[in-house]
Amino acid sequence: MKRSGNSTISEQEKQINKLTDKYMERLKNCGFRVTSQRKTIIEILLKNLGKHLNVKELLSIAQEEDPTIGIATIYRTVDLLTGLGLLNMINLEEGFSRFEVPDEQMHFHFYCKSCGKVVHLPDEKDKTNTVNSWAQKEGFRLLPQTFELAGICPDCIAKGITEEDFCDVKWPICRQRCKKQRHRWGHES
Amino acid sequence: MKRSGNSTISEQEKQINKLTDKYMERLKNCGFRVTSQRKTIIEILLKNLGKHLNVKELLSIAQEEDPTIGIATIYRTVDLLTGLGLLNMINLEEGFSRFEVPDEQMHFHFYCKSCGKVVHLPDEKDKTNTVNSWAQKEGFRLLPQTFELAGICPDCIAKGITEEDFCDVKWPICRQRCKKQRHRWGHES
DNA sequence: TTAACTGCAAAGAGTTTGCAATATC
DNA sequence: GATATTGCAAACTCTTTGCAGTTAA
Repeated sequence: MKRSGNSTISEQEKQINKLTDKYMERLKNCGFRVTSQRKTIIEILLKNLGKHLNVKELLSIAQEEDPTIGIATIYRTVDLLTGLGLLNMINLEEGFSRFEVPDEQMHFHFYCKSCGKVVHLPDEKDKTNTVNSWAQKEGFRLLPQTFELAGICPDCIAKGITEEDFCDVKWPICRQRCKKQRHRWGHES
Repeated sequence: MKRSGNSTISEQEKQINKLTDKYMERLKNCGFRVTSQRKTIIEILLKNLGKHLNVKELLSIAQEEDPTIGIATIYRTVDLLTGLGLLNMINLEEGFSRFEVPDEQMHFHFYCKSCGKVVHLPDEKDKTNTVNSWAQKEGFRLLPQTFELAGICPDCIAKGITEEDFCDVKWPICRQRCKKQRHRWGHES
């Protein structure tokens, strides 16, 4: 599973290597050093576009490649990349952060407060333009980022869950009534 | 400073009491108990509309009224209110949460990544409609919530700070280069 | 009276940091 | 060679939780 049967590297791998180099060059230009750890972490992020990895996941994948890598390095690297605008921090109210390599446009996640499902909204380019125009009107310039829209998904709506029902639903919306369920939500897309 | 010179309660105070009662009734209807601590916390939230209090701040204000109130009660109460949809959680990537009483529409904060300023965008009703239409198109129903748009404010733009400059700005965008500044950003609005 | 709620203190989880060793420039 | 970076472990901060006592219904 580590590589395709074909021993030559695929187009996709080439693309990732190229992008990784671009990131490393950006770091260098900013006065930071190019280290194998940083390269590993950036490669993982690029290989997992759309996966929204958290620090634990990043660490565990990174350690497959380099077992000596420490969690502090992961934190310091995502902190650095986020600070430089090369990485978006995602907050899903889980008690920790996830990270996503941004492209030139913004991203719009929808996540269901009832079942925890997370999906990307379509036409992100149009939506990006809209949000940018809001900011521009006030003189603000927006940075690439990811927005989290919280609500109820079609499946849960179909199950009869509504905003007005919140008091009766209790689970899992009211955490106090069902503490055990809090961290069981899977995370996809 | 505790009350106006006039010893009768003001219209505003009446309004807050009325709203507090409404909240307490909502709790009761949902099967939760009406306690003095919950009442105190809700009152504080209603008196500080637009302030985006965090747990520490809530605790300190609550203890002026009731010195025995504990931080666990604050956490449990905001958790409960948030779960019931009576309170919005706000994440500004500070390492902790802030809270805001939502009205029927959504809120749009802009915060400057360079200086930390936070402001509300205008025409929130229109923007709410727009975002709602995005969700509706996919069959999602959005809940009242607060969005955080990160970028660069006019003042910082005027200072010559741009997205492309991030590498050169270093402060306070790149935390690693200026750790001491991290938690110095004031929070207004 | 009974079950929900509170305060406390301890535990948990995520994140940050000081420092000696190491790697980059 | 100078200094940025790393790994480790300890420290820190925010948040949650078990429990005994208290309070609302």
